[in-house]
Amino acid sequence: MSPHLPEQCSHCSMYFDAENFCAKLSDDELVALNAQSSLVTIKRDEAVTEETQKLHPVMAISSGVLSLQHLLHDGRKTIAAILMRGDILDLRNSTRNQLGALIALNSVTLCRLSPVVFDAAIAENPQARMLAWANITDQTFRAINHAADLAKKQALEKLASFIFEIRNRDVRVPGNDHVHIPIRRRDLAEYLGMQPETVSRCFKDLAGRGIIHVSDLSVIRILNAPALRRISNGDRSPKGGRLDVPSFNVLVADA
Amino acid sequence: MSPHLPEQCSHCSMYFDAENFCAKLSDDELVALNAQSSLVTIKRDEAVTEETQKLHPVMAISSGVLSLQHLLHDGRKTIAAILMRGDILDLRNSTRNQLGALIALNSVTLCRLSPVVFDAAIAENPQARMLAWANITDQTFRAINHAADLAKKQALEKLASFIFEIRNRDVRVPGNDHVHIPIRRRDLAEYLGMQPETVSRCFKDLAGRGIIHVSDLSVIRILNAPALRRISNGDRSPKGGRLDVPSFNVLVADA
DNA sequence: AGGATGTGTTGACTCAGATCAATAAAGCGT
DNA sequence: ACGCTTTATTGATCTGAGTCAACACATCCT
Repeated sequence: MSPHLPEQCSHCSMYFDAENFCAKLSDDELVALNAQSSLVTIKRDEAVTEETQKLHPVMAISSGVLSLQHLLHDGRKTIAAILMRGDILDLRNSTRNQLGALIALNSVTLCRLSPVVFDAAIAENPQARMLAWANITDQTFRAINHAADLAKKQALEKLASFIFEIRNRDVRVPGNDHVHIPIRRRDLAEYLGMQPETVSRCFKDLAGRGIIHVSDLSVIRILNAPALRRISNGDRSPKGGRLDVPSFNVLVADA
Repeated sequence: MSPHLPEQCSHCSMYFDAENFCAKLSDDELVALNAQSSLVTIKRDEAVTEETQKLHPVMAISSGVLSLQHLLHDGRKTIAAILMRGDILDLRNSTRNQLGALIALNSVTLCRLSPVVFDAAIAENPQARMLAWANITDQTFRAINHAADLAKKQALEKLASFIFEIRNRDVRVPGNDHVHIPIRRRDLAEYLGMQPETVSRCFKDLAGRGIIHVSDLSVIRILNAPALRRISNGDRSPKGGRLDVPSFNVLVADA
């Protein structure tokens, strides 16, 4: 490890996860970026301040789960997106869009980057540029897939999709069928556009069918991944009888 | 206009819309990009071929509306996203994500770009880079907002939001309260996660309240923008009585 | 023009999930 | 360990929008 490596970067997943932005920076670039940046920790239910959003419109999630929340006039709340380790957030173009509030769903470590130095690194370092670009396009497709989940899926199907989403986004231990759910039931409900009661009933349903096992509130174990996948793909036939479907959307069997 | 300007670019909105990617390219860059690219027209209900997706994973919408569709096993269909003039689509990172099918909702003109030349332009031209980055982050926020619409809003609220979304994305003539709806009712329903019947009933409802006027299937006129905005923001109180809501989400009054 | 096909609208009925209310179980500070 | 607060679960009821079916328009084709 280089002697130049900034102390706070050495503990940050943006640096030590090989597929994250900071991992691709040279020591000099990292020092330059770090000099204008600052790590901050946000406790659960607290928001990223307006001030941070103005002064540091570019940030990266080092750890924890950050949510983007929308509130309707009569109090209905929605978690429109969840940001996790490695995600880059660039608010510079978000003024026109209704952004909503950035609220931590558990303890979040955020690196507030300097937009100027960030742009410079993007300009000069092709690998870093590619990773940043890949992360943003990934976020776009994730958001689109989430929208698709919300649009037509039933409660049980949405929950099944969520379990896969969380498993795929988390750092994955091969062969481990345990999935860690890093957020509360009510946050999960708000993310999936349903009520906590319904989430509870759906977990119970999946457990009752022997598809998952709910160890405690934050850990479940997938017992029958193919069945869970079928549910998440909207197969409502009682016992695996498959319908004809155009080939473009036959989804990969995984796990 | 430069003598070097490629013929097909001169008719393309990616070039003549000042805020689009190609408008920022130098003549040399444009010629280089154009040499490896090709415009293609896709008729309604036709898909972007697998071959195009493989050979030209980077494309830009010159005109028309392109949809990204998901299909569930039992036949339920969802339009997860709609891409319009000026949007850049980069499929290179989409292999892991379930992309779905790219289907034209009306006649679409697509410019299939060379990834290599596109990357080179991104690397060398800061303005073009910024615009491409801005378009992608914009798409992300749009998708997130769409997800928020789908999560908790009622049918009428979703339709109201859609009217504003379409108006804001379209090229806007100031003072013109007509909104052109470029897609069919059933496509609109699939985008909003509802049934065509419900869309029809909601249009009727809004018209009955004097909030919009439906000229024909593809043109509506907004008669009472504040009321429409209130509905899209989830105000269900009968006559404008406002509830207390945290300041971060009080939305701008527009129009 | 006429028939055929695709698209949008209207009405009657049903159901998945929201809502309300009550209880149980976790967290958390002292 | 205690009490207190927050969060999750369970049960009973209600409703918005889905579903089904019939009809009204458009648009297209020959």
